[in-house]
Amino acid sequence: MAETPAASTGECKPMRADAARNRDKLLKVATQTFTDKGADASLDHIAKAAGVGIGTLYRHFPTREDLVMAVYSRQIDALEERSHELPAQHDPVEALHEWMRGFVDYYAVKQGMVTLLRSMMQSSPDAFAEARGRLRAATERILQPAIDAGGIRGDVSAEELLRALGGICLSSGTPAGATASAASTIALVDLVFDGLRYGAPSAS
Amino acid sequence: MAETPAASTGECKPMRADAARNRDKLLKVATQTFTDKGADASLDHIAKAAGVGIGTLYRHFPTREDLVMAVYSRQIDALEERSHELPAQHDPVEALHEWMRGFVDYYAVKQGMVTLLRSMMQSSPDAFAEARGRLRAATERILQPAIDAGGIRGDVSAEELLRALGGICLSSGTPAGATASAASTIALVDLVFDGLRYGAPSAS
Amino acid sequence: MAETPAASTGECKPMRADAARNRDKLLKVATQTFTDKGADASLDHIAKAAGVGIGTLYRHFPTREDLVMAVYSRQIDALEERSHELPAQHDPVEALHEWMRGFVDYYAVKQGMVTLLRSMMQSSPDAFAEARGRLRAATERILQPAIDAGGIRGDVSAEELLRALGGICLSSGTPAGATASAASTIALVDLVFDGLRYGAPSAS
Amino acid sequence: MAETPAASTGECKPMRADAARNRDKLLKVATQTFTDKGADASLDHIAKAAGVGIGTLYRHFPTREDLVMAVYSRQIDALEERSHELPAQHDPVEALHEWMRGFVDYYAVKQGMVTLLRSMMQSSPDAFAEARGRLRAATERILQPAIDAGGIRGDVSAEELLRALGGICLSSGTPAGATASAASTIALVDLVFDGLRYGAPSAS
DNA sequence: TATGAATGAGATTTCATTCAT
DNA sequence: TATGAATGAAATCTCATTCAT
Repeated sequence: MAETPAASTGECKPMRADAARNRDKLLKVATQTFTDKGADASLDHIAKAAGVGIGTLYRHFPTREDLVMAVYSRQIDALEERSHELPAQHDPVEALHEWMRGFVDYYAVKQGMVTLLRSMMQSSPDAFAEARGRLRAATERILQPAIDAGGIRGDVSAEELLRALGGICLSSGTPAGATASAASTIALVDLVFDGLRYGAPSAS
Repeated sequence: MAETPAASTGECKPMRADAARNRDKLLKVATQTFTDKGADASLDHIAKAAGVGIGTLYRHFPTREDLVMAVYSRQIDALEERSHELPAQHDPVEALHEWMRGFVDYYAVKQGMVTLLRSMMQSSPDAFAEARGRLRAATERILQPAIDAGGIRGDVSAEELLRALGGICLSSGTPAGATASAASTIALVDLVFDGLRYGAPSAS
Repeated sequence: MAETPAASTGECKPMRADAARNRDKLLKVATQTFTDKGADASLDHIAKAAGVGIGTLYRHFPTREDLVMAVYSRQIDALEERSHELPAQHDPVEALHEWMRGFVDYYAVKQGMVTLLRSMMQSSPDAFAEARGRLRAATERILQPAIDAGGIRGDVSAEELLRALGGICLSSGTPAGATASAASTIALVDLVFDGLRYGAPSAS
Repeated sequence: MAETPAASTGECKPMRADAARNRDKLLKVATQTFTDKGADASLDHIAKAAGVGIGTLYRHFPTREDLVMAVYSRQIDALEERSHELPAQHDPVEALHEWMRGFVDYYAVKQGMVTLLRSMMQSSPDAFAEARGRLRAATERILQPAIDAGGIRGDVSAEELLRALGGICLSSGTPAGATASAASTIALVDLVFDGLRYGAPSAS
C-alpha cells in the first residue's frame, strides 16, 4: 500500500488548496458510494461523481485499498472522539451501555460502516491493523472503567466486545428483513449487555 | 430466477445419470469456491474446476443466484438435520447451548457458510426467504423447548437468536485477525448464552 | 444444403405420422418466429415452442437454411396458386393490377414474408433459386397476358416487376414509420402500375 | 443511447488528436464492415481491424446503435451535399431524374448503405428519425422544384419517393442474382420516374 | 426416432490501471 | 497537477451443433 501525502497531519509540504479540496470531495463521495454499493464499487464512478478525473483519484489514492482505508479511518475518528466524551457524562457502566447502543445504532448502521466492513472482511484480511487498533483502544477506554467499577464481568476483552458489536451490526440488513432491524438490533445489544453483567461481582 | 429440475426429490423425470453427476460436481466445487472467494467468484472458473463447459453450468443454474441459492440451501440441510437430532440427546437447555456452539463453530465457520452469507447480504437482500425460513424453523425447534423447560428467558425470538449467532459468525475472520477466532468465538457464544439465561425464571 | 425427406411429394418412404406432425408443427412455429424476429432467430426457441427437442428439429432440417427454405417455399405456394386463379376472374390488365396490390398488401406484408426476405438477402445470396424461379413464373403468368392485351409496356420483365414489388414490400416498416405504410404502400404500387402503362401502346 | 462527443461540429473541447484519429479510423472500418456483413457484424472485429482496443470502441460508441447511427449519418451527409449541388447544374425535372439514378446507383448501392439499412430495419425500427429526416429534407429539396416546374405529378410525397427508391435499393442483390442488378436497377428507377411523369400537368 | 445434455466458441460489456497531453 | 483516452483482461451469457441415452 503506497504512502499518500499526509492529509490532515500537515507534515510534508502543506498540499495545495485545490488538491485538498479534491481529496475531500473524493473522500466524501467514496464514503457514500462504498456505503451504498460496497467497497468494490467502480472507482471510475466515484471519480465522476466527485467531479474529478480518474487520474486525480489515483494520484490521491494510488490503490483502491488506500481509498477504502482512508474512508474507514475517518469513520473511526468519530467513534474515537465519542470514547473521550462519554465517560465525562455518565457513570462507567451506563457509559458502557451507551457506547454499545451508540456504536451499533448510530455510528455503524446509520453511518454505513457496515457495508464497508463487510467488503473489507471479504478482501483484505488484516490490512487495517492501525485503524482497528484505534478502535480497540477506544473500546477499552470505555470497557475498563466499567469493569473496575464492579458492575461488569472482567473476563471479556475489548476485542471480544468489539466482535460482538460488529457481529450485530453485520447481521443488520440480513435476509431476515431490514425492517425488524431497528428494534431487534437494540434488543440484541441489550442481550449482550445483560450477558456482560451476568455473573459479574456486582450481581452476586 | 428459473427453477432447476429437482435434484434430490426425484419427482419429474429421473434426470440422466451424467446430468446428475455434473450437477453434483458443480455444487461441490461451487461450495468450495464460494467459501474461499465469496459469492462473486468467477462462474467460469467453477465450471472449469468442475470439469464441465460453462454452458453446462448455465443449464443447471441459469443465474448466479440459482447456484448460490443451491449451495446455501445445501448447507442448511445439515443444520436442519442437527435440529432434529440434538433434542434426543440432551436436555433442552443443554441442547440449546450445544446448538449455539455447533452452529457457530462447526456449521457456519468450518463449513464456510460465512463467506457465502457475507456476499449474499451484499447483493441479494431477500431472495433467500425459503432457506432462511427453514433455518429459523430449525432454531425455533431448539429454542422453544429450552424456554418451556424454564431455564431460558422467553423474550428473545428465534429470529433474534439467529441474528446474534449470525453476527458472531460474520465477525469471525475480522481484521482483528483470524487467529483469535477459535477461542474467542466460543467465548462470544457463551456470552450470549449467559445473556439468555440472565433474568430467566429459573435464575430469579 | 442437405436433402430432407420429401414433405408433401410423398416419394420415398411415406414418413411416419408423428414425424409428419412434428415437421408441420415446426414449420408453423418457424414461420411465425422468422416473421417476428428474422431468419436468425434461435433454433432452440423454435424447437421449444414447437414442443419438440432440438434434436428433432435438426433431424428434419439439418441446417438452418433448410428450415428457412422450407418456410419460404410454403409462402410461395400461396402466391403460385393465386397466379392461376386471377386470370380467370379478371381481364388481363386488371388482373395484373390486382396481382400487384395483392402481392404487396396481403401475401408479402401480412403474411410476413418481408422479414424473412430481408434476412435471407443478408445471408444467403442465391441459395433460393428454385423458389424464386417458381415466383417469377407466377409473375410471368400474370404479366405476359397483360402485355399481349396491349395495355402494358412490353419492355419490363417479370424479373423487374418482381423486384419493384419486392422493393416496395421491403421498404414497408422502414424507419420512416410503420404507420404510413398501409395507404402509402398502395400508392406506391399504383405509382409503379402507372409507370407500366405509361408509353404503352394503349396509351398512345 | 448515449451521446458521443461532437465529431465534426467542433464545439465543446476540441477532442484530443489521437482520440479523433481513432474515432475516424473506427468509423471508416465500421462502414466497410457493416457494408460487407450487415449491422450485426462483430464489434470486436471492427475494433481489431481499426487497430484499437475494444474498450476504445466502446468509449466512442457506447452502444452498437451509436456506431451504426454514426455510420449511417455519415452516408447521408454525402447525399445531403448532392441535394444542394444538383439543382445548380440541371433544370428541375432533369435534376430529379439525376437524383433518383444517383441515389440508387451510386450512393446507396455502391456506398453500401443498403446492407446497413436492411440490418437497421430488422432491429432498430425508428431510432434513426434524425438521419431519416435529413434524408427526406434532401429529397424534398429536389422533388418540389420539379413539381413546381410542372413536369411531375404533385400527388407523390418525398416520403413516398424515398420509399420507392429505398425499395429498389433494398431489392438489389436479391436472390434473383446480383448480376442483373446494374442494368435492371436503372430500368426500375426509370419505371418509377415514368410513373412520376404520367398524368402530370405537363403531360396532359 | 426423439430427446435434451454437453460443449465451447463468440459477443457484449465493464473496469482497473497506465500514460499522453 | 489534472485530465480523460486507451488498453485489454475478465466476466456473463447465448447458441449452434454434436451425441449419448
